[in-house]
Amino acid sequence: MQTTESRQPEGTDPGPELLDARKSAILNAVVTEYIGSAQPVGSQHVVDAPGVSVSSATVRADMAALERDGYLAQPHTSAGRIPTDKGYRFFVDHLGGPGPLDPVGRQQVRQFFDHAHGEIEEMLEQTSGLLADLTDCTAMVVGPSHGSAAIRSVQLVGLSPRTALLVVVLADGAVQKHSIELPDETDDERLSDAARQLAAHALGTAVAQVTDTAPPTGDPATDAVVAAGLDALRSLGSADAADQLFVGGSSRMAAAFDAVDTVRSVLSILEQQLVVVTLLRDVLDRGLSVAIGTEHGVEPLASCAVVVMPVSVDGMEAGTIGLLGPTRMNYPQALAAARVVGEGLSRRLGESGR
Amino acid sequence: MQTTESRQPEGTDPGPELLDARKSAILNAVVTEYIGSAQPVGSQHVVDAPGVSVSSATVRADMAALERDGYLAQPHTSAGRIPTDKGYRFFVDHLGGPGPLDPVGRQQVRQFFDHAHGEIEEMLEQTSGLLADLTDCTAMVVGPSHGSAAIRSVQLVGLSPRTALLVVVLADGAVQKHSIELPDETDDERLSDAARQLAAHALGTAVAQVTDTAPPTGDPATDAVVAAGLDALRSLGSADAADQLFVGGSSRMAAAFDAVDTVRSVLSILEQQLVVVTLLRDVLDRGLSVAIGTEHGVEPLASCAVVVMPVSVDGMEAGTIGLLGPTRMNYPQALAAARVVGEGLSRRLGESGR
DNA sequence: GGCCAGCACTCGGTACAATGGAGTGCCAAC
DNA sequence: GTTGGCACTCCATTGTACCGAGTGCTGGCC
Repeated sequence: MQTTESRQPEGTDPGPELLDARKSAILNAVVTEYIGSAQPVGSQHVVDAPGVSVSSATVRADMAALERDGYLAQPHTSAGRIPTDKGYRFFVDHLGGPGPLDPVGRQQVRQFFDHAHGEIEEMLEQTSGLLADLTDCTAMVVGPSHGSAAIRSVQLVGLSPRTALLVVVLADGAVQKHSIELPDETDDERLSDAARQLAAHALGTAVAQVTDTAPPTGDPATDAVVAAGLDALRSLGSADAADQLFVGGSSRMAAAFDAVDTVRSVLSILEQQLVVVTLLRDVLDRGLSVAIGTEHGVEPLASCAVVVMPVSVDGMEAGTIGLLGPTRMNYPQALAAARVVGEGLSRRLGESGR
Repeated sequence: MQTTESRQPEGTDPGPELLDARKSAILNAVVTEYIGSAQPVGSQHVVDAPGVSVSSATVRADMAALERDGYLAQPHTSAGRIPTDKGYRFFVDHLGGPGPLDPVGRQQVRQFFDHAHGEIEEMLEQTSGLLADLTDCTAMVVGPSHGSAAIRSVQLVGLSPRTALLVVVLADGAVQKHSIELPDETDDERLSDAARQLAAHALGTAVAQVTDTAPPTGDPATDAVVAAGLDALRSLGSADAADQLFVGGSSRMAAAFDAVDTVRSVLSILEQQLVVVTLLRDVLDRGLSVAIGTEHGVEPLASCAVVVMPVSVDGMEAGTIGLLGPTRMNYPQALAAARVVGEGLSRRLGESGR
């Protein structure tokens, strides 16, 4: 909705934003107010925001300019202004870092990680709940990818004469399994032999790097089992990814929008784990920590914003934290929560990995 | 909303329903129509339903009677009638069994189970998606409880000098793990010893029945590890339950209601896995296959109905299927889908358990 | 006695006009 | 460049009228 005489055509953002101090303050005020009230903001409401010590008339003029430049929009004439995605973007870019979390939330996080127990998956699941509570957004937590963790143990367990289960334990404590159809009836003896063979071949390397063939043992029947095991191993390497996603607080999306249609389409995206993981990965790869509106490519999430935060342990990438909310989400709060929880998670993962 | 002269006080249902054939047909017609249209049903719309060959005036009289008896309700005077929970209950009780699934769905189910592959958890997850697709409801699938499956393998894998992972494989192909803090630095040798000890003690019995003590080995350090392992084993037995729940199609709840508040509260229930599992268990224990409105005790789901279907393998209980929808859900379809999918699942679980 | 055509009545939903108010854009004056 | 003032716009609310779907009732008919 640009007017024709707009100086700065949509999309061709000439690097760092160039808004004078007052316009910037006004934009900030509008965004802040709108985040709180979800109502279009009029010039009067902005007048006594810090950095804006001018009359409403002047504010109006500036707001008109901000609208021309695409930072604000008007639902209709004679209504207040609403931030556009570009407006939110400016706001976020000029926050000056994620700021601190409020003391209550801080306390909550500390308490959580002090008392966190149990297996890693369980903890990640709970972490997503915590994040959702803190931010009133839907939280996504992606656990460490196991692709690069070394194999610590390989075992074959017979379940029936012709099926066995390959159980792989990784150095990071993850356990993966895959069932195997055996070519012939195979006794436990032969399974152990094959497992030993697999272990000798794969122990210490990452699942993703297991090579395709193992040296023959001399016994063709055992070799067949080993081959089946390798197949299974490889399929473990390729699977991965999505099953490490934990989504918490998806009910919050229902509170965020009043159009039930929007809720439905957002929820249905959240059900597609692969899409979610890809989205987070993508945003992260582009070096963003916030993706607003259509900045991420996922159509049905056009009225949402995503906050992402990588989690690393010893410099290694160990997971991702994501927050999903309406574009008018509370960015400072969300960023703060993501940071604090990310740090806690990072510390925690570091400990248990030791 | 009973009038005072109602003959049949709420709640004291005198056994089998006693509605004459026409009233019953009218009630059926109203329910069917309302399920389809979600609009109050007037006497005119019912007039040419099978079993109702009377004029609208007579239908009106009967509808008034049905309302007095609590089967129907009127949103306001001069609107059509809506079924009450009691009305749905009657409808469901007189369906005469779950009827057949439509051919398309049938085909879909067959195809699904023919091509189902991968680990059981993955399959259950996908099954929930299938059910949601078939019924347009939210689907819940509870996997077999591992409490009674025999332990097939016990292993201890060292992750660091003072932590180890207990990995237990059950006869049904499930793998469970629990990390252990070791009292002292322990080498792989001793871990294997301890694992052997644990295996000797626990192999073949169910996790839930592992006794508390193991015979001493003579080596106190090994005994300490064994004790820690037993602790972990026991905690596996008690955990269980909720992590076998798979919920699919929760976005469908957003399409089912137009009050965004209702959606939110229903979704937030779905997030509490324990509540969901308990709910299903509870309904099943009461011998119901459908719980309507407040029949299940969960307040926020008062405007929902739940369809449950036990899944058994060789006569043993092996899981539960659940469908959640608005009280005006399509019961025949839901019941049919639950039955067919339940059968498929049952067959499938039977095969892989062999 | 049960059924039905007819009728008066009810009441939600829609359409429409009037009103109030929040907010805007513009302009002349400082 | 800023500001107070002013005319204007347009949404939201309120009130009124009306339509129509649907009801309950009643008197007559089989």
